[in-house]
Amino acid sequence: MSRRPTSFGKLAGAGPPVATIYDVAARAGVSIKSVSRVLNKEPHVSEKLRLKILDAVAALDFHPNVSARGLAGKSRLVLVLVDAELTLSHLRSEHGNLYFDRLQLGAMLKCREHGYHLIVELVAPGADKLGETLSSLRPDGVVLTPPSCDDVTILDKLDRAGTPYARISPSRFFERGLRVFIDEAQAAQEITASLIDLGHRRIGFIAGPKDYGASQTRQAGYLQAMSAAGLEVKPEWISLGDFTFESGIDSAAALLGQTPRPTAIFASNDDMALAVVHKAAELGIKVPDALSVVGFDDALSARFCLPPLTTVRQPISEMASKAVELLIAGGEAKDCTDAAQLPYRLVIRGSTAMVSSD
Amino acid sequence: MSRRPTSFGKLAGAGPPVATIYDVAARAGVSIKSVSRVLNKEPHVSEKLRLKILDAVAALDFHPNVSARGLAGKSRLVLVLVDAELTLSHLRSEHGNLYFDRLQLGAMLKCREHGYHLIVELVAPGADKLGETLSSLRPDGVVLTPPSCDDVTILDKLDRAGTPYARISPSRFFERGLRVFIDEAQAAQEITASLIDLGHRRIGFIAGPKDYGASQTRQAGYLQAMSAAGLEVKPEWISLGDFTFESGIDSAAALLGQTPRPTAIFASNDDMALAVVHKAAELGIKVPDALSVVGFDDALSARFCLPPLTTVRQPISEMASKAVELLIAGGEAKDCTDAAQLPYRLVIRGSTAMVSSD
DNA sequence: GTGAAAGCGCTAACAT
DNA sequence: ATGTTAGCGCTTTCAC
Repeated sequence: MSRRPTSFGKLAGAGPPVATIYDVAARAGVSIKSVSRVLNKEPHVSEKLRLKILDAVAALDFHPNVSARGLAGKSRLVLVLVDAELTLSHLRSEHGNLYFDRLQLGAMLKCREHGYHLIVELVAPGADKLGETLSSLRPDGVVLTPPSCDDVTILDKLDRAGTPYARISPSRFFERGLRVFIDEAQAAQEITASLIDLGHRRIGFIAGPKDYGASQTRQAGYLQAMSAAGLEVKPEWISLGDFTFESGIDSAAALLGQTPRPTAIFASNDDMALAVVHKAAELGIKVPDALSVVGFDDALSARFCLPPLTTVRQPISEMASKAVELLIAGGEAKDCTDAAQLPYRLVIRGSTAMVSSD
Repeated sequence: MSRRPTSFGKLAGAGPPVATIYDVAARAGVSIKSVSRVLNKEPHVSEKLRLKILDAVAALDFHPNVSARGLAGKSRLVLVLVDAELTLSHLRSEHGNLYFDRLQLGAMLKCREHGYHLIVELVAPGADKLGETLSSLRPDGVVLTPPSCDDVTILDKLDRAGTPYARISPSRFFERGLRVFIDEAQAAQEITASLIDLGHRRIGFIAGPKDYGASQTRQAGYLQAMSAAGLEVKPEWISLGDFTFESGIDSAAALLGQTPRPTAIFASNDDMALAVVHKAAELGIKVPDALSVVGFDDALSARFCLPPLTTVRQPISEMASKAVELLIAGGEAKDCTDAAQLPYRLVIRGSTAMVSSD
């Protein structure tokens, strides 16, 4: 039985009474350890005790204090790290950030489901303040997105801190940590094939920056689809972008300036695909009549584009949810799967059409 | 001098050594209380000690543990509560949520500046799980946005928990808690006046839902501008919407079906204004040639609209930042200002023009 | 100006 | 199956 003083019934600071585990134990006439056992669903509690304790918990509206739990064991905190530069530039561009919204909501809902809480923070490439964040917050797990999920400096710091992490859409070139992804190569191949099915033969490709694992994978998918169809790919059909709208404009200019020019362009993300549509309009090339355009991601730009973009939809919310799930499960059992592949979906919209017969 | 065992130098759980306040004290040859004093910038520490301690802190890369601090005193956590229904529907609509992104980033950056951490959670109108969240997380402050910031159930729960809160764009009808806002009435008046300056006389208005404080305030601004210009407002010029695109379509239909019809429409948010533009297109009414349209908020819909919407820009990031600032300051000094008004800005885009001369 | 000791509310290791 | 006792890493009295 508790002999410890309790704050219940008197004011704690500015706030009113808040029940603690001692109050629950006292009310149920048991020890705090039994209460703790029930709270954590540990075995070795008689059903009778369990019910008495649950009663007391409900009666006192008791909820375990996250800080206390964190100090003693698990923090019940999951940290999502997003790239600072990327996020800030998205915000400045005023184009919204569906990826971020979906990611966060997916992660948040899964956290809530398990009594965890989500903290979102920015990381710069050097991961300057990461060590501080980790050692002061001690999250039970960290969710990483591109490009941070492939940043060795960041992964090293996490390993050193002993903090489990889940990487969303990681590069295929190293298998560290938990990983959640779609089959980007197959998706890229499939969307390229859909262009080929529409009769296109000269299909241009705009690649992403080297430091994104996705860049190489998507390009590989494109190449494979072309070769599977027995189509040659001229070197000048591939232009290097960096996933920004601006780089898309440049690449589009390079691609559309050729003679004969491509009848279709696969930009490896939607922002660049949007740029292709803009550039085409500027050059008087009708989309999709004279040029089919496809992107990747199903970002906002795909929907607001005129015509709306045919693209590949990544289930970001679900991926984030899965990442959190893996992290939470990982804390409870070490034998959990360390990689999960989720399904993507081709979204056919107005930016693609049969090749014109000219 | 510390006699307490320390984890420094040995593995703590899965993780490597992490310095604690005891390690710092030991290294500096002082008591943990002195370290604590320096960390919290308390007075009564000699400069000599201070420097020695700061040295040790740097050498050990020490960062105070948030959970421990939370247990003993302040949690260093700020909670942002966003309306569940609103947020989920935004996500489902796949139109992005600039408001949410801006809000969160503004709050997050201010938190980081002060060594605080931000947690974002959803609240349903009944505020079901709010009590649980508050008592388990014990945040030092809560940021509230519309419509939650005017939800008495929520405010009551917060008051009962003794948790300080800052309301962003609160209703003017009750002055509870800290408040951050723009002068919505004046903004509404000004944007209405800008329409009048363009020669418009028959100006329709689409109101927002009753449970938003902003609705009434914006309507008041509209009415005041009209009356200040000596213009009569016919009852049928005011249509009630609910801030959704769909309701905007209905209101637009009602307004544009009149004879003579309005030459300009002020929709009290951008989503409804976007709907007006869509409806006008459907009816063959050219914007801005035959109809000027203005919105409010400068949301994504304002930018992606064709033509882009003239609207009022709320500095959401700054408002969130200010809200966090007030909350953090409130913890340190009770005499802080409890309300802050920030500047708005009229954004003139392509959806407004001189009234046509017919 | 400085420090020793007592919690904060939990979980974990060890009895019983 | 249940309880006792230490901490976890800080802040806060209250001594000196």
